[in-house]
Amino acid sequence: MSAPAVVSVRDLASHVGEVVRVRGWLTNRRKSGGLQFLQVRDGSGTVQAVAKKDSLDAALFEALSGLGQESSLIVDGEVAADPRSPGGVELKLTGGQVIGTATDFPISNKEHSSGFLMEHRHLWLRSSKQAATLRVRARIIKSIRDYFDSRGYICFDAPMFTPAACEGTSTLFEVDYFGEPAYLTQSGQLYGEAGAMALGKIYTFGPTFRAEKSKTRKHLTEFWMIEPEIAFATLDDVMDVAEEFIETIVQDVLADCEPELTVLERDLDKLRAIKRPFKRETYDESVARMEAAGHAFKHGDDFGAPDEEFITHGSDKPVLVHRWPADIKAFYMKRDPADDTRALAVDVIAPEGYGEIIGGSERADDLAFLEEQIAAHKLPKESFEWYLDLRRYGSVPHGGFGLGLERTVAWICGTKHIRECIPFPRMLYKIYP
RNA sequence: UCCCCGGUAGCUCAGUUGGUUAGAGCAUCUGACUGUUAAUCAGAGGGUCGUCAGUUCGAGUCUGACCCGGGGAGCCA
Repeated sequence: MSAPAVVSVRDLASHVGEVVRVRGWLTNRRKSGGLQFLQVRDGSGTVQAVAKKDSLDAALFEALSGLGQESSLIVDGEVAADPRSPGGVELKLTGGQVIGTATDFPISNKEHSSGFLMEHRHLWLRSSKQAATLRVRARIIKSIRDYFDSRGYICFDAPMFTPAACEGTSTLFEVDYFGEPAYLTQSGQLYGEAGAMALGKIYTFGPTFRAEKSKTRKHLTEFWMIEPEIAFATLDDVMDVAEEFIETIVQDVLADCEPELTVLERDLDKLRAIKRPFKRETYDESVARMEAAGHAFKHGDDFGAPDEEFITHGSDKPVLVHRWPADIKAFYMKRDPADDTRALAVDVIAPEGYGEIIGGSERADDLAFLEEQIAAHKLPKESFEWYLDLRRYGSVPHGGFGLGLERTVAWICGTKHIRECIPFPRMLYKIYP
């Protein structure tokens, strides 16, 4: 007799009445005399398998009764709809095989501290909320690629090793590059600009590294960023793309990941509300709102976490804040022709306290201005000669933005800490496992 | 880097003004139970109280230094 067909737990409901095979790991077991209820997880979901002593091979029944949490096993059984079973269907066991035993799995169904879970990240990934978060992450990545690929953008990979900073040198990881200092990239943007001059519309997507001594729920030292760059785009064009892009990602996830969002206990109505248009206001308008409400803030400063919360308070959508004071923004941003003290920059601030998920701008396209800025920021001009070439040879208005992937995942999943939004987070002083 | 909080069983924690043999729940192990839902019930094993030094007749408890973890700030996506 041939082995039953292997079926994913997620698909079991369409196999009621059939004898199938499930391969996975034991998450929990309850015994009641001659009955065993085995919770079997296969990565797509968890199903209850029922073993009856009087209808199963005695040796197998005995072997199952000694299995510890996270032992791996193959189980064969008839799929039966049963309201008594969590999930609605269960497997009435007819056979099976223990593959790998496990004893004293460190992560139980009870509470653990985040420090303990982080030390066991490689095992924590098996728990339902972590797995659901990473499934949503994967869906977001697909949505990001689909959005740009379907609109004529070319995927353009920027290098990880770079000779110099693009936004200041204090937060770079230095590496030894054949005896010369090099740095891990903190943004692919400058290279993306070269790509836009070659291909029209591009996006970079890859890991970026920042040696900031940040110890907050919103920071990683290694995080993934998606950075579109568009030739001939103005700041308004950039904001239009950012809005449509965010709406598309959120609605894609809603359409495809409702089971995961339910596991994560996410309020779906909050995500359904993410539809254009979003609120747009200038930095000065934001500050005026803060002042009118008595919210303490020094005009000219960048927004801190409480300020970002204020900006989106009472709004269920992201808010776009544009035209920032130029001296708190990067050297490559274009000045507002209507006010030289303002940069044509935009930050997109996510609702519910998730903070800035996008930073973008129209780029400075004038050679002389950029040379001034590089000098004013005390950047090594020789490292930027290639970048200045982009202005020497057919410079055009252009712009783009960077979206932080993990912050976006955290917001959409409703995850409090960004460390759960990447398989193996890299944080201040933390690089294991 | 700065500010707060913490470190006691595998995990999560309690531990009185310093005082006999440091406790609980969960987990583990043994036993009972043929429909459990974080099953339940009975029993058992399990500790260098973060490290070092100090105060004291006596330190899990008080003091100092250091190590590790958590939360927040600044900075950023």
